[in-house]
Amino acid sequence: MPDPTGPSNPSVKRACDCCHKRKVKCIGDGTRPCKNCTAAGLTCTYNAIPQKKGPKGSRAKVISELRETQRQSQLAARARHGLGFEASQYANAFSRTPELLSVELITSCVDFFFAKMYPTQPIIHRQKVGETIGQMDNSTEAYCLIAALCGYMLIQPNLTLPAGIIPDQELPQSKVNMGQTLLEEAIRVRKGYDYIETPSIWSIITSFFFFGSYFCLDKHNTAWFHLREATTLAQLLSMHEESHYAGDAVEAARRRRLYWLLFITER
DNA sequence: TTATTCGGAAATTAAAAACA
DNA sequence: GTTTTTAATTTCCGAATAAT
Repeated sequence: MPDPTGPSNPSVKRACDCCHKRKVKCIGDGTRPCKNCTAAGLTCTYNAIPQKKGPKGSRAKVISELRETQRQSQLAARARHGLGFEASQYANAFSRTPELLSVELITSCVDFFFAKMYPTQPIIHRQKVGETIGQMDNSTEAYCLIAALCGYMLIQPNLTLPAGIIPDQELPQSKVNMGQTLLEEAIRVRKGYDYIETPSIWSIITSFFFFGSYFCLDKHNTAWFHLREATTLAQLLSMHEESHYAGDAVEAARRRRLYWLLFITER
């Protein structure tokens, strides 16, 4: 429809519902019915509730996310081109922070897990956890599983630790902060290992611990993301097929419990 | 030919960040 | 406090298409 008012005319402060839908200039300057509706024989209404304009949330967050994404992809590209110095920096992005996990901290957290969490989450055997701890030094997956387990336990409100295990232990928030640090460490270090292409039972349990942790921290979107991740990894390991459970009967029973726990939690 | 649709540019608006 | 920057929404231009 040609616009008799011309292109230089300022925009009307509010277009009626029909003109908005039709994407045409609402002629009549707020009068009801507007000229377009009159010409088309339409009921001219202003029922639509306008949305709030302008940015939502923190802009800095969006920008920093974009910067981080670009930084990561640049580092990855340089690493692929074999630039020695940059490549080593890229590797450092996933390197461990050894001072975070002391033997005492691991022991306390594992004890707490088997005392308080195991009854509702019987997904790992105590002996297997011991073996996993033993393999932490030469297995990224083992390290991430233990870091995730400790992080998960540290954010539990009723966990008590022997004195001097973590910095500023007497402060009320220190355990939760330390827990979050460990979760971030596990997620960061795990990125340096291709657990998606070559998943193991450790990968699934680690993702499940991330789910539990972020759920406790009220980060529900992140939590559901990790639960879905755990379920997908279980699918990749064919845990939905009976053939997966051949062999060691005790281990098979534990794996079944893990699979069903994932299945039920996702409902 | 005239009428209608709709992709997307431009204008508008509001919130966050920067500045004084 | 004010100004600037940024991001979200709204208006509606105008090319493409449909109807007559």
